Amino acid sequence: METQDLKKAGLKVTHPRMKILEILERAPEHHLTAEDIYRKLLEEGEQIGLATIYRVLTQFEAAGLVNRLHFEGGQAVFELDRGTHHDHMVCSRTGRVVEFYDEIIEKRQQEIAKAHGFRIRDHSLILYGEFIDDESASES
Amino acid sequence: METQDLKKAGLKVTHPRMKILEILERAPEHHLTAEDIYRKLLEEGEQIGLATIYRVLTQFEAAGLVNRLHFEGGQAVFELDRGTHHDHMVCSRTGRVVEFYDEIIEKRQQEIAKAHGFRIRDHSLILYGEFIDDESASES
DNA sequence: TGCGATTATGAGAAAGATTCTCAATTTTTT
DNA sequence: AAAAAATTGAGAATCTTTCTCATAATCGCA
Repeated sequence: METQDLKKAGLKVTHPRMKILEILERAPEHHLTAEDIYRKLLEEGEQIGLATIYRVLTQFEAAGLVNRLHFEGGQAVFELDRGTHHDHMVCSRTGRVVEFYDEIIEKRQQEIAKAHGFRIRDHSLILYGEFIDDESASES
Repeated sequence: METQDLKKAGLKVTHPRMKILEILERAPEHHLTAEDIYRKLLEEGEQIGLATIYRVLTQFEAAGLVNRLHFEGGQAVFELDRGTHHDHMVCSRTGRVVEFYDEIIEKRQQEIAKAHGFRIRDHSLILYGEFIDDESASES
């Protein structure tokens, strides 16, 4: 079923592209850097060059298959686009990322944009902080 | 009056720090990359190394004097912290940045965080798109 | 099903942004 | 004004991402 996604996106079905899609689909964290993907592939014996990973991710982004997010730290993270828009909460202690969606915020953004004569193409809302549950998990 | 800011922040009053603060205060754009600051200083005959600029900006950030923002494009931009929090709207055509603040969004963020057991330390909301007024200004 | 044209990949070089190193300079203290 | 402490500048180093180009894989068609 992944091959369909690639074809629909107008991309040829190649081994690297399939494998990268697979990794993104299986990743429990859902948010991976290009390096993360590179290492995960290596662990599975797939020796795919970093350059290819960046290239493919950029193509996936253009095709709407993945989103590129700019968290603090300058390193881009990628997530599979599962069709439903959402924003992010990032735990600075554990790196855990939680997604959320809020109708009220979405609506306000549109209203604010309108008031400023601005047409929103995309937006990024990220909350940085800590999950109180993770409090105990102290790491040296 | 700038020297006060530096002293209050526990930073020694040095020539580069003063000049960088000045540039940030005077910049009509309000949002500058380290390079921008470097070039503006050069134009004024101040030959301050890029390394110093990054170092000082990082110190200013730690002291709460400036904010570092991660727009699309991987290059960090810096703005003077004028005490009032705000979010950003970035025009992808002209690069124009407009600040806004919305009580409702701020409140919702807190509510959402609370519901998730999350303590917000900081947040970043950026709207990407175009200003309709800027529409005519086409650039090849 | 195999060939050829086209497109993708891999490795390393290159580019861009940011940080580090360390000797020389400036600030602050005395 | 001199000594101690902190800061700066220049370039090297690092990190992330993109580019180049020769080799390899994919797809359409015979």
